[in-house]
Amino acid sequence: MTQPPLAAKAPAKRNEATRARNEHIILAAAEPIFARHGYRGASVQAIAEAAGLPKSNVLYYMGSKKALYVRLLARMMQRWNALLDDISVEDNPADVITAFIRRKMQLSLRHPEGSRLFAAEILGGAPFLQEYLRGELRDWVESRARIFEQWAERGLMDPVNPVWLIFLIWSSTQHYADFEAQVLGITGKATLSDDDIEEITAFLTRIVLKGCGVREKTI
Amino acid sequence: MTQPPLAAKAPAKRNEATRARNEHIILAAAEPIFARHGYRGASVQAIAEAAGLPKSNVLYYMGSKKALYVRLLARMMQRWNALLDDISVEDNPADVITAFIRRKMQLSLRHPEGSRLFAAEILGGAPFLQEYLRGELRDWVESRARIFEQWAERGLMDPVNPVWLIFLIWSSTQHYADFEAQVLGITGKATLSDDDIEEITAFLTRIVLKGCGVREKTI
DNA sequence: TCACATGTTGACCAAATGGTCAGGAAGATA
DNA sequence: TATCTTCCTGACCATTTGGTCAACATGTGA
Repeated sequence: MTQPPLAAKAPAKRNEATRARNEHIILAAAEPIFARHGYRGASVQAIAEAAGLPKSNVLYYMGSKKALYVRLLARMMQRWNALLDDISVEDNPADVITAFIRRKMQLSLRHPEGSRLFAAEILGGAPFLQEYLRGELRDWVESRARIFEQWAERGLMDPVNPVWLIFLIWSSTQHYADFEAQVLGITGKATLSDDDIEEITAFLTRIVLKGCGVREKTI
Repeated sequence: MTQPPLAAKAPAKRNEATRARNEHIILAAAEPIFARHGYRGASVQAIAEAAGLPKSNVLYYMGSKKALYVRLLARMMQRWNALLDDISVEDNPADVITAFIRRKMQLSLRHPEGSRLFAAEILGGAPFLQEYLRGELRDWVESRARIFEQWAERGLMDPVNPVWLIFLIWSSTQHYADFEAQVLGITGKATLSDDDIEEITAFLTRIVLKGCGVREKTI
């Protein structure tokens, strides 16, 4: 039984900058490696080299390989949650769906490594994300689904299964990050230009809106 | 310089059955492991255990980990190619697209492990499939794309970018195999029933046909 | 029966794996 | 200056990695 320090640790705020900087470097180096090789396939040594730090230093800041991986996943889930904003039955379906597709597309392309990290995790059976999928995310999907159904009841769109619709939007947008290698190989491009992105976004929006029979603004 | 056997090896056909049987066992055991963990993350030891064979025996039949992996990829590409059947401008767009979606969906769900294997390979930057993507598959896409364009010219469907359309069909069908963990987690199901599959297929077909303004049979 | 190819496997190897730890460097507070 | 905390890292460890090999088993054809 060691006596806890009475005065606590007042000078807790110390060299925070160093820690923040190094953690950022490590996370940035680790994300593409986990994305590319999966959890098992990634090695701490490779991450350390990419970060330009000794392996011991990576372990010092992150504790363990697993902790590092979980942290990356959590960061990506945060980004995900940020775009799960609230919508209401009163909103215009066309606007909401358009914005949803656009945001999802931007998320995928702004964080392709994170997107692939997430994909690799799901591909592997989502060992670390079961809880999130069956909890938070599921609730979100259900609530959106109910709104889609209400829109259908009001005749604002066709009565399609809203869950399949959400999956359609997810998969078709995610594809351009996760399957980037395939997309570039087939199109023969080195990268997708901003114009390409814009075109794809417009294409997907158009297909979904028209395909679901979403009425254009009636006002 | 060793003299090559003159009589060649007439009795080459030997215990073929044993080889065929064991190779099949090994391939079946390896596919889900590579799919789940990627190339690097999979271990020969784990594959051997899943196959119920000693590691040495796996190496004996497959030569090396890489050779085993490439063989699995090749097998999956063969399945892929099998559904890339020929279509012509004279065909009915609605029929072709409907059949395409259905077949792609069946492929994904009949071989989910193979589908995930493929996905993991692409996620990792397609190190072993570059050639296939930039060659065979690219040609296939281009030729289909030209037909879609001709259909559009004839007023049989909207003039959408056919490549994006093909990607849309690929991604939205593939999703149910690759992201199975997510789909099941969110829907709360243990597996997707045949009815679910049928419903999803109908949903996707409907959205795509309607979204692209494909005319129903005019005859 | 013999001969020869194929099948089978435990022992073994160098390299890489994730992780620990002792000990020193550096910066802040007093 | 002395003291404390955080930072940093090379040496080290047990385990696992893909792969080799020699020895033996099995089956087939003559």
